[in-house]
Amino acid sequence: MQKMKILIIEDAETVRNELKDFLTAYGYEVEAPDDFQHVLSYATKEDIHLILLDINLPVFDGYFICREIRKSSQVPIIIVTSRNNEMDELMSMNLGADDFVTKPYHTQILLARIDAVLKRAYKQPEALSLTVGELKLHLANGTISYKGGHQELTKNEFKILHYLMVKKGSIVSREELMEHLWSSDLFVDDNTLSVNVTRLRRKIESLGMENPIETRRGLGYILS
Amino acid sequence: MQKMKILIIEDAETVRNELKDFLTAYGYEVEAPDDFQHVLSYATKEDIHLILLDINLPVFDGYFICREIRKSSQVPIIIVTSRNNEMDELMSMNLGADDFVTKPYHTQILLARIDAVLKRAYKQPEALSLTVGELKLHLANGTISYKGGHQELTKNEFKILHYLMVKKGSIVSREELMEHLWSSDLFVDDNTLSVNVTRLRRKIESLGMENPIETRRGLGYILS
DNA sequence: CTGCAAATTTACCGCTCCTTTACATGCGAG
DNA sequence: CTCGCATGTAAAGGAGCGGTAAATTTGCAG
Repeated sequence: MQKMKILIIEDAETVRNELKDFLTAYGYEVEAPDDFQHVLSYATKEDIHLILLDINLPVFDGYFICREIRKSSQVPIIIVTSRNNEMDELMSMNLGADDFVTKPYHTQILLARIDAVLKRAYKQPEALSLTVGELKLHLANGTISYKGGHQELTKNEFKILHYLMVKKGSIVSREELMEHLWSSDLFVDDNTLSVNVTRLRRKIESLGMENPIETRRGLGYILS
Repeated sequence: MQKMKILIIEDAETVRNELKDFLTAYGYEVEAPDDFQHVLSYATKEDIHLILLDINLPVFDGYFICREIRKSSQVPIIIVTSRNNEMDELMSMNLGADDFVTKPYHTQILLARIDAVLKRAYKQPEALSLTVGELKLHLANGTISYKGGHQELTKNEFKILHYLMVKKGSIVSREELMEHLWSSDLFVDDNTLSVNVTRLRRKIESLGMENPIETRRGLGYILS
């Protein structure tokens, strides 16, 4: 399995660093930012595979953050809580969280939970690649292949194709894609998306496949 | 979502029956056999969607059963355990179980876990659609289908049909539709609506269906 | 039947949305 | 530093959506 990247959202610096060291030691890549303003932009990054979310945060409530993440991403979330009552458990489950851990926890249990959730989320034998027709997108190294040929994708091309593949069969509005590619506080011309789509189409066509990214004028793009 | 069938593997008859009644009340189909010799044949049945497995069984250990099931099936398994130590949690996770619940548990928590696991395992691409007669409007990709044929709709056509379908059976005035299609500050000729309705009718008829959009002269349109 | 308003239909074409090419910038590897 | 690649911007081109106008049809009232 590819190297998994975990995002830690936790306000206590000591806990954060301990966790980071611990998980790094066990072979995970870890992001542990200390600014909670921009935590959401971290969370929706492509390369985050799991989020460890402390529910007990200052400023934004962890519940709020969880919901916000779920609006735009299905990345697995494990909620860490010190509130040890059932309501929390229930609410956590309804928030779209994948699991939760109650403090204090044994580190080995945390590891087991993480493993389990990751396995669940990314286990499908072909979870390492998505397909449209005979076109394969390899998640591990960001390449596409078609009938023997292959091409490397840039970050943007990957994000676009990945998102469209996940939503295969549904129209994805340009707006939605824009939000997925660029944090909303960054102002990027709408045309830039078009350019990136063109570049992606070029690469796919260079493999001999006819363009699978359909444009629905005024609505968005759709992969079929 | 279809009706889900849960298999309970539990030795204590009272618990078994309580669980069965409880889950049945919440809309699940439940199998709760009392013979543990043949539990494995139950477990691998096609129509079992989830297994609730008590780890603390006589004769066969629950661990053994879990492993056996996993040899031949990927059906989701939730392990129920009263042993409240870490080893159990760890081992359960490594058995291929999808989740576990520690006794004593609150029934609402059990429900939440079951829901979560089922949702993960059987989430479908949700073919959300509205219908009139045999005509289907697919919300995800903005197409209509009728007896195997498909047609793509433009933005306006989609809006019109969608609105009429939502209000199926009642008359929708032209003014109401106009407001729904164009922001009121934009002045669009009344005739434009007629043209768009015509275009929509064309596409529906091209699928071999007779026009379902009835005009009530002086009142509006109605879908029947 | 006649007249008129409402709705349909056809044809046209402008304008928005999207594509595409070319160029500028900037960052990372060596 | 310098080269190369990724990526954003600018500008020109194109295609089809969809609005307009005019002709035609439908339906209702007197």
